[in-house]
Amino acid sequence: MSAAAALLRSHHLPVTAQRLAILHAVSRNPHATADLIAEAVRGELGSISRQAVYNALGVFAEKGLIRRIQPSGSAARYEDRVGDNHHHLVCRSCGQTVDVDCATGETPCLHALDDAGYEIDEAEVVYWGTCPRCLKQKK
Amino acid sequence: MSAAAALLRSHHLPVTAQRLAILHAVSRNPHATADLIAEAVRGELGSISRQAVYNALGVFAEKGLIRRIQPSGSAARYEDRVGDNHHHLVCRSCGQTVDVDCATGETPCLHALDDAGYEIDEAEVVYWGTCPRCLKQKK
DNA sequence: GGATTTTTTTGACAATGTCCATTTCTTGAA
DNA sequence: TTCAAGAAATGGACATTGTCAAAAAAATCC
Repeated sequence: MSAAAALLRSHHLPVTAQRLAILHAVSRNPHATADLIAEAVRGELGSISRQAVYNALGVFAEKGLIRRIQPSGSAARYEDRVGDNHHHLVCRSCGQTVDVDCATGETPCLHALDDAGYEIDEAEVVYWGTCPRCLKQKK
Repeated sequence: MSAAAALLRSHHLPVTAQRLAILHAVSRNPHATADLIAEAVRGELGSISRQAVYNALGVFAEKGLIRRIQPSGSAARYEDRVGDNHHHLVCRSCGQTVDVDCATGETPCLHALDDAGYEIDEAEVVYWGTCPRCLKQKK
């Protein structure tokens, strides 16, 4: 039994070919959108429905197997790297996303000063800019 | 001449009834979506096209007259409050958004440790949670 | 193996934006 | 004041991203 299958089982999730392929695709394509993941899975399985991709990604994100990040103006992206504290750097023109560690240490900005009665469960930091390739194209 | 008109002129933007109404609507409806703003403008002008709203909001945001924030799973929202350093607290279930000041001081998390060659122009912090009203409904 | 539960598929639908061509308006200058 | 040029607004089509619901298929548990 593969490690991925074991991971699913440990979260009481039925193991299916689609889910294994989706996990695999997320792992091999960091910061991919649902659409890109569907494409990758099609390369592996032949076909998959859009809904299966959304279902699986939703469940995985909910269980903490993967992390969903939703930069402005772009579709949601998914990544393998969970459980640590890192943020993202997103290119405004092409949407390319890379991981960055935060400048201010271990748990930066994780607590708002005034929570306005909210129950806060996550702080998301996104750096916006232009990636090297797009910078070059502009000039 | 109104202050809003002067503001537009100072940015070399032609002054139109639609733009004035949009500025007004953004100012009176903090964190409103494009759709809500269109509604507000219709209350003032009678009608406006969707495209005019998107155009104006886009230009205003680009020029720094307003700020655009794009929480996950919700449409983009716009606000009047620019030039200061504040973040947002977004309810996962109803999308309600409130301003928060950051816990770590003046310019928190504004510089990534490793910029990966990117030219960074903004750092966006979003706190995710559940608002008091939705908390109550759950129970 | 067989029943039950969950997932996957398929198709329709909704929300948020964008693109394009045409019309209308604003601006700046004669 | 009026005119020409440029910019913005309109209206309609379209793309993307995601959700909903019902039926078919597959996985799990006993």
